[in-house]
Amino acid sequence: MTLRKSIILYGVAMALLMGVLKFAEYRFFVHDLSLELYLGLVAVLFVGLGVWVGRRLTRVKVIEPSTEITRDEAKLKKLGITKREYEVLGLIAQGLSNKEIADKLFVSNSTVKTHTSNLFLKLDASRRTQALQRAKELQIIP
Amino acid sequence: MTLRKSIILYGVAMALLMGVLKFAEYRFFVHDLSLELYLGLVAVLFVGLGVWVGRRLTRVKVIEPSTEITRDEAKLKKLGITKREYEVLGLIAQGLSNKEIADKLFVSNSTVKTHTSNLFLKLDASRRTQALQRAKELQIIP
DNA sequence: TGTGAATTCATACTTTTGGCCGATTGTGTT
DNA sequence: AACACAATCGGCCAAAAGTATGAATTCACA
Repeated sequence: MTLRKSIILYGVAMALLMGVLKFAEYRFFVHDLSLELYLGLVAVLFVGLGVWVGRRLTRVKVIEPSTEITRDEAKLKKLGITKREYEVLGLIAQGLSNKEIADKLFVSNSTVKTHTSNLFLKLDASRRTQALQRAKELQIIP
Repeated sequence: MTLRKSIILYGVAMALLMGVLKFAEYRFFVHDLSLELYLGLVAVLFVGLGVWVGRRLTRVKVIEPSTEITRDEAKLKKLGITKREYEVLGLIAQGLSNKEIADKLFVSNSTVKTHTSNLFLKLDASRRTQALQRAKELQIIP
């Protein structure tokens, strides 16, 4: 996709260059415009092209994150973390207390505590802040 | 710094362009090389310049983090967070308990609690997880 | 159909955390 | 010197969080 686009654009650029050259050649016989102007025109055109290519090259880094998202579920299964536990983990990351989490999930405080305890076992943590740190390390939360 | 560099580079580029033009002019009288070759040369040169500029432009995003680091202190002052409090905040983010933080900083548990309490006031939080969330929002911790 | 995992809840207990007081010491500023 | 401020510490109490144990329910799936 990206490669094909690049090739097409390169072709277009080459065609444009040829056009400019032909135009210049034509003008040359007429002895109308100065050479400097042609060169300036070409320069501006290719600076533009260069900027575009440069941006393309650096934009590759932005595409990476999407790969990690798909890996998440695999990581969760490897750690034995269930959906509900992961849900609770997310709410902990948002800074909610057990009570607030319980209210949000329509369960009792006990249930949330059970989930967090299990989370701590699986994440090898003994505090919620530690669990968050571990979860970030394991890249299961942003 | 960056602006000055850009200006210098722009100057160099202009000088280069002038050189190319003079060279082209000279060659023009000799009627040796073709016009297409000059144009091609200029094109290649400015594609290079364009790539460089493009990377500069996109690299702005990469440079931002360092800018934020310098902004960090300004943010901290705006929030009234002291060095010691910020230190404690960092250790909380690493998942340490008050006791562990106290040991690491060679102070008493009371002192750490004082720092965290002040932090909570300044970050408008009432839990350490909430403080972390706020701190991330305010971009004073990664 | 029954088996295991996930989810739910409770109770009791310990540890950690947070809120609210006050107090001392050093440092730099006016 | 007087003052503001950062950093330090302690005590007390209440709330939140974490641990351990046991048990009921639901639900997928073999």
